[in-house]
Amino acid sequence: MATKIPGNTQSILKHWHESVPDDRLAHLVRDAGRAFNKRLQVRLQKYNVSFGHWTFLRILWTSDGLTQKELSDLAGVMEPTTFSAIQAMEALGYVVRKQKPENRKNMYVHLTPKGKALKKALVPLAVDVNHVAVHGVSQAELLTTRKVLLKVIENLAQEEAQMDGRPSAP
Amino acid sequence: MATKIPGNTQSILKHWHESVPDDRLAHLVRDAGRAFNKRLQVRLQKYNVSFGHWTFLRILWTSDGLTQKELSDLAGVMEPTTFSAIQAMEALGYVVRKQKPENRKNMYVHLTPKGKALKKALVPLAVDVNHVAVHGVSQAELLTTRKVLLKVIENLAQEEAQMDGRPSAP
DNA sequence: AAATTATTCTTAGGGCTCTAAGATAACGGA
DNA sequence: TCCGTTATCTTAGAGCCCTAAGAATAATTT
Repeated sequence: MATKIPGNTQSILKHWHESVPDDRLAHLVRDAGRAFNKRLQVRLQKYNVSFGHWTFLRILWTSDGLTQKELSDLAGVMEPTTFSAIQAMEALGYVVRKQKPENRKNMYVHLTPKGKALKKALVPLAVDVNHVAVHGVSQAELLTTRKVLLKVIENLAQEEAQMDGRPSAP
Repeated sequence: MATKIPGNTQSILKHWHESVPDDRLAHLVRDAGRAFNKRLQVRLQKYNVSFGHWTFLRILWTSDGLTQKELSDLAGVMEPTTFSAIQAMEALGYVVRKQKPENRKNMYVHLTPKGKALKKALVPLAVDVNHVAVHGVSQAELLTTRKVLLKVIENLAQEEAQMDGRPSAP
């Protein structure tokens, strides 16, 4: 455990003060996302929680007892990813997987007290990263940014819904 | 080659119309980044170019003949990542790696005609994704969003420069 | 000039996420 | 009711990116 943190936010910064290509929003978003991840990871590291585990913990803190399939959908990852993450988290004692007699196909994932307890320690870390990130940004600008990002996600999701699953023909 | 595209932008969308936690900017940025990546990947797929390769091609189109170290810095990845990507791209005939007599340590990466030719086909794909993404967003909002994202990247990079490399002591 | 230090490339191995395919259980129509 | 279809979990294997460490070369110090 306690792996080191990826890349180097410094060098990411560097090239943003130079080139300004025509697909810069995508790049800005990607780079900002990577920076967010890194800063959160260094914080989580001290608690021996990986970024992947945090993703699922975060969901479970809000809605405990979901199935792996439901977790996958909410986290936006495929089932095998959830499977191995939850398996690892069970080994760490953060969650327990249970089956119900009514449905022996679904695996219901429940937080252990240990898993629940992490919330108090970890949520402030994420809030802190956000706080650092938006320093010097006005509320109005933030509001606009959130609105635009949501719109971008919607636009791209819509395209996926329409375009996917056909090589070329109209 | 021609691997399928990750996750599912639809399900990513879903939870954004419900919960609104206090670290939502980070999440919006991350999810938008993933959506951007996916939409670009489906486009690149038709040209048998992976997202990782596109990252390096994009840099090389602008500045051919960089060393692997320089490429790593610009791409924001570690040297081994660059190494294996460039190795694969050399096998595909997109780049050639050369050494200079003055410096036999550095490996200079040069585009082949084939690698250069991809630019005409691939750059429009990235531009198109951006175009789809910002549909219905005003220029002013876009400007603000870019400004905010750049500020966020700077804030987080600054924290990295200050805080990293010490477990806890002040 | 020789020895030490730093840089760059490379190798080895691990984590996370994906696709593909298998196993098992639930569902639904004939 | 039975059988085929569908859904969920699981296994297997590949790709990308990382860290750690090794090798070769360049730069620096003494």
